[in-house]
Amino acid sequence: MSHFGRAGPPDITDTYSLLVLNITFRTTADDLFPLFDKYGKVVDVFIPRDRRTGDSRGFAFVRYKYADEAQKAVEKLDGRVVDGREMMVQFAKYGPNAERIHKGRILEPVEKLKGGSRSRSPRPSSRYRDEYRGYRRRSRSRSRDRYHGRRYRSRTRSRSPDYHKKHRRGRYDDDDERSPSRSPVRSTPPRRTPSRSPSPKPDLMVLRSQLDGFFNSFAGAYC
DNA sequence: GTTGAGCGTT
Repeated sequence: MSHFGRAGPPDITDTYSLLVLNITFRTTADDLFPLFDKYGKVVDVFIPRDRRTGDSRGFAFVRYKYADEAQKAVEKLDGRVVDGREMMVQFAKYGPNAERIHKGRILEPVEKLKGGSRSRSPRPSSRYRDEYRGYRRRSRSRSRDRYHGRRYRSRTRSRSPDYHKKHRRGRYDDDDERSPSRSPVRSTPPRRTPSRSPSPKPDLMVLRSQLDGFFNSFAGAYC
């Protein structure tokens, strides 16, 4: 988030985006803004965060108003040590909606491809698929997965394998982990075999126990 | 509380 607006991105037209990599997970936009503002007019500083935890994902976007200032910031701040880490500053190659970007500047927003058409853009589907897959791939850091895997393993040692299925976090927390091929609406309920009832009836259980007792006495008499 | 290649929010 930035100081310039809490309701999403501000004016992204005619701005030059820098991608700032390798920053600390504790580094905030407040830390970055004075650094970058020294070299020009900074329009926005944005640090993508994890949707669930709200933690920083370890990189940032800094938008400049003018290209030469952005270029200067790249030269001056690339490799600068901030909070003990060397951050990498470079021009962004993709826009907020995966637009192609040249020198950090959005070339052609997708909406401009069709002149004022109210209908949907003819080809966001494949782009969205790639974007989704990309997001899945970098949704979490690998080592973080490893960490959670270790925790899960230590807990599953004393639990049954389907413990997580019953104790999974409820509703939307695993949004980014479900399959993209899943239909949003479930028109038909999952088919269930009608011949098998999920739990035996009480009298059947009594009958079964009686049968077991009979079998045991029978077996005990002959063995 | 942990992490470390990469491209983005109401």
